[in-house]
Amino acid sequence: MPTKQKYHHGNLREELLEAGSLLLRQGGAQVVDLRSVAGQIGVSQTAIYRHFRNKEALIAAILERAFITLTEALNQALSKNRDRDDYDALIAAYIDFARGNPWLVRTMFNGLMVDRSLHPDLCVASRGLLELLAAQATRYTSEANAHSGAALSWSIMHGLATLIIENQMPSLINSPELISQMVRAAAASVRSGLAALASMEG
Amino acid sequence: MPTKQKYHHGNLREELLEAGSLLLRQGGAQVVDLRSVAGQIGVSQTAIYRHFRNKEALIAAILERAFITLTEALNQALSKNRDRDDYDALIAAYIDFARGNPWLVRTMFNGLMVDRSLHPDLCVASRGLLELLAAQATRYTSEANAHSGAALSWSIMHGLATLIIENQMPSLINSPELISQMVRAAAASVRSGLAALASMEG
DNA sequence: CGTCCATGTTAACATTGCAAACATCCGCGA
DNA sequence: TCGCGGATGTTTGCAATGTTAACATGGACG
Repeated sequence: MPTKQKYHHGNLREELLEAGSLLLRQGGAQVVDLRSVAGQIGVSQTAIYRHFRNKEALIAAILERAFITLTEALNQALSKNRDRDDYDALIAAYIDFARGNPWLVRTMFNGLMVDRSLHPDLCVASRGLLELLAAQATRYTSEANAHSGAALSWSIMHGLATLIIENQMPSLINSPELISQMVRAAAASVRSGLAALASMEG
Repeated sequence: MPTKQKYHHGNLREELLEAGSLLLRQGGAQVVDLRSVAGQIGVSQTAIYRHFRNKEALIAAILERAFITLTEALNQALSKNRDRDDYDALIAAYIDFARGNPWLVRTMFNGLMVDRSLHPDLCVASRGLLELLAAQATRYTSEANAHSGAALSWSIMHGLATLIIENQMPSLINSPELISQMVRAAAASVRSGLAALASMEG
């Protein structure tokens, strides 16, 4: 007999997150079928409700981790590329993440599946991302413009990533050179946007 | 007797689009209940399937029109503000549209509900938007960089609009002054991004 | 005037999120 | 050691909703 089928699983929440994340990354929230998630672990469908209030809460928990992972990736991109231009490294890392996890990114940044106001932990995680960007922005603009600067830099890198994963730039797809060119232009764009912010009385 | 209840409606497709759009704008694709849409017009649920292959096709048709409307709005913003900075006008108009139709914008730009590759008309409409931006970009960079320039400018304005409608910038919300300041910074950002593109051998 | 087909209806099915009632078992105190 | 309580998991079933199949209607056109 392979594994002793304990009635009490012992690690269910974790495995639910793992299985759910797998499905989410394959096809978005619609593909996260609670019966599939549970079945894949060998547990009954409704066991999920002992660990998550509902499907939305499960998705939210998965997204929370995704935000943390992304934030970490960006942090590493910064520390591993001390010589490289910082925004260049940030944007490239962001795009890498998006291309590797398009469904994750799609789900993270639209209020469709998850009402963030109902999931404080998710808010904290997503704010962590913006705080990283704010901290970075203060290197190029004033403390007072940290939020605006973070918004601006996120806008640019997220917009670029979105266009790429949604295939909206036919000419760019699968051309690493063109992409890295776009990344450099975006980085320049970010920095001058920050400069513009700094030059305003604000 | 009010209206003669004709068996053949005569204008159903149009009214389905209208009713669907209303629901979509209220709460996104999940709120677009086919029974509601049909019921609101006084027609049976499955009548929809005589005009649209499935729900996704209905949504896609609604989004197609939304893309056209948005593109038109941007065009008008350009022509009505000849004196004003052009990217400033574009970005402001884009943000206005997004704030007025948050659910529309959310649904337009994520591949969650609609697989664009299955809806050529939608692709055409969305490409129209990027072409407008490309045409605008060529005023500041070379023809060769039109696509990249369009991508960059769209990234910036869409990112900004997204942050605003998703309430991700607490400090900015409901402060027209701060928003217009961000818009100006974004416009500056766009233009220097385009300049950066132009300065690359591309 | 009759036939065809686009358009609309009725009935029913499959999926899926979710809740209620029940089952099991681990931990803890007497 | 015994037993009990609560946390964890199961069974059953419902309600919402997208979709299909089979049928009905009536306008256009010969």
